[in-house]
This record gives sequence, C-alpha cells and structure tokens, in this order.
Amino acid sequence: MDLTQAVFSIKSDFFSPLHTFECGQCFRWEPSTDATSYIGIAGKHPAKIIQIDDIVYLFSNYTNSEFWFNYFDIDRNYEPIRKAFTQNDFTIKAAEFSRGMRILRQDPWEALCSFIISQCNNIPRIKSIIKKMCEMFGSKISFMDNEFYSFPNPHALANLSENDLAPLRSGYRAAYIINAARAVSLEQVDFHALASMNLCDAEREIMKLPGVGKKVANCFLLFGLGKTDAFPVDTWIKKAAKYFDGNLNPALFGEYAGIAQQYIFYYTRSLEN
DNA sequence: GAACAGGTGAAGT
DNA sequence: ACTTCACCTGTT
Repeated sequence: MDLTQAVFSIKSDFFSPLHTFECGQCFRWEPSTDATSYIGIAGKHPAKIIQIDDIVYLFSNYTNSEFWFNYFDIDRNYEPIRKAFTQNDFTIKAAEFSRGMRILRQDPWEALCSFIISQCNNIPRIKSIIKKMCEMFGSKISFMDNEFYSFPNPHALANLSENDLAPLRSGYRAAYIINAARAVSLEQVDFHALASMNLCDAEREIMKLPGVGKKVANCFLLFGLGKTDAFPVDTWIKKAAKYFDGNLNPALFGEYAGIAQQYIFYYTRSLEN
C-alpha cells in the first residue's frame, strides 16, 4: 500500500478506527482480513482504513476529502468535548477509554432503517440482516478486490411486500422497514425538516413511524442527523446508571450528551465483555 | 427447551 | 404513570 496515495491521514488520538467502528453506532465497517485495517462503505463510496502505529490512513477511489471529512466529522475537535466530561470518575474513565472515537455522519435513511432493525436483536444478527438487505436491494460496487453494496435507498424498498423481505429473516421488523421506506420515499418524513427542528420536536415527529420508539428515534437523530444532544437509552445505558446513583440523565452533559452517551455505552460494554 | 438479544406498542393495573 | 406481554428469529 502506497501511503502517499491516502485521501487523508490523521493521528489516531483524533480518529481511532477501532473506537469509531466498534462503539456500536454503525454496522457495516468490518475488520479486513489483514486485521490491521477496516473496510466499509459510506454512501456509494467504499474505503479501506489502515492504522500504522499512531497514524490512520484512508484509501478510496473517491478522493473528495471534504466528503470523508464530513462523514468522519473530522472538522469537529473532540478533545475539549471529551475532556469536559468530568461529571464523575466513571465519566472520566469512559472518555479516556474512548479517545479518538468519532460520531459518524451517517446517511439518515441508513441510520433510521438500521436502528429499526436493531431493536430487541443481537449485533451479529443485526449485521447479517443489513448485509443481506444491501446484497439484495443495493448496488454492487467493487473496490480493492472486494465487493461492496450500497445501502438500498427508500424507493428501492417502498414497493416491496413483507414476503419480499422474508430472506432477510428480519421477523416482525419487516413491516416497520417497508412502512418507513414508504413514508420517506413519499416525503411524509422529511429529513431536512427534521434536521432543522429541536431535539424534542424531531423526536416526536419520527416516533410517529411504527417501530420507532424513543430509543430508535434517538439513535437516528444522533447518528443520522448529527444531533449531538440526542441520548439513546438502551440496556447498556441502563446498566451504567448504577455509576450515576441510578440517575444517568442527558441533562448532566448538555449539548454533547450524545457523545457522552457513546463513551459511556462503549466503556460499560467493554467492562462486561 | 427456555432464555435472551442495543425495543415497541398495546393493554392492563 | 407504571407494569406486563407479545412480537420474529438465531444463538446459547
């Protein structure tokens, strides 16, 4: 690999592929067979990301660095945010552990659909459902001897029946997926409008979709719309509440509560695995 | 076989 | 407002 061909390079203190891809925010970046890198796809653009010592390099046929800076939220300086999480000893440890994690700016539809699938489900099965969905209804794109599939856009799913989704083995979530795809493709759900709303209004709006409750809504708002104050409460956050006198509350963390949530989620899970 | 997994929504207190 | 339960499916 010719490192001078990288689209960008950055210190792992600022962008850690491990912490970014394993913290639970995304389902389609996987360790490569050489174990020192990740491969995945953002929109229509596959990429390979390699870390050598403390430097991270991104390789892609798509060399528009602005696209990648946006996707990886590179323009945001996480250091002052991370260091401001001094609410208690646990928070300090979680933030230290997660150094280099970045909240991806994922496609809104991909985030919404993925977290609908995630409900009451385990991670291997979530990944397998999404992978199958992309293979069946996305577009094939080749890059560096690997085949990638784009995430199917809502129009590609809107006119399908539950029976068409049966091979995904997504169970009762199939109806939610199709309904959400229809609502988005008919513009009953308007991502641009949601992005301009405050957290509370946007949450209430997206929760009108069947299968989208408070947790899925907040994952969508945080990972799909970049609302850093969104605060998904899942089983891991409920477990972590014991470190906060039982009251783990987004008000503790202000406008970056979602980032704190990811640090706490990721660190708590690491302790129990 | 039963319990569980990064929830949700409806129905019951 | 809080509790309980069913919902598909694959894994342990």
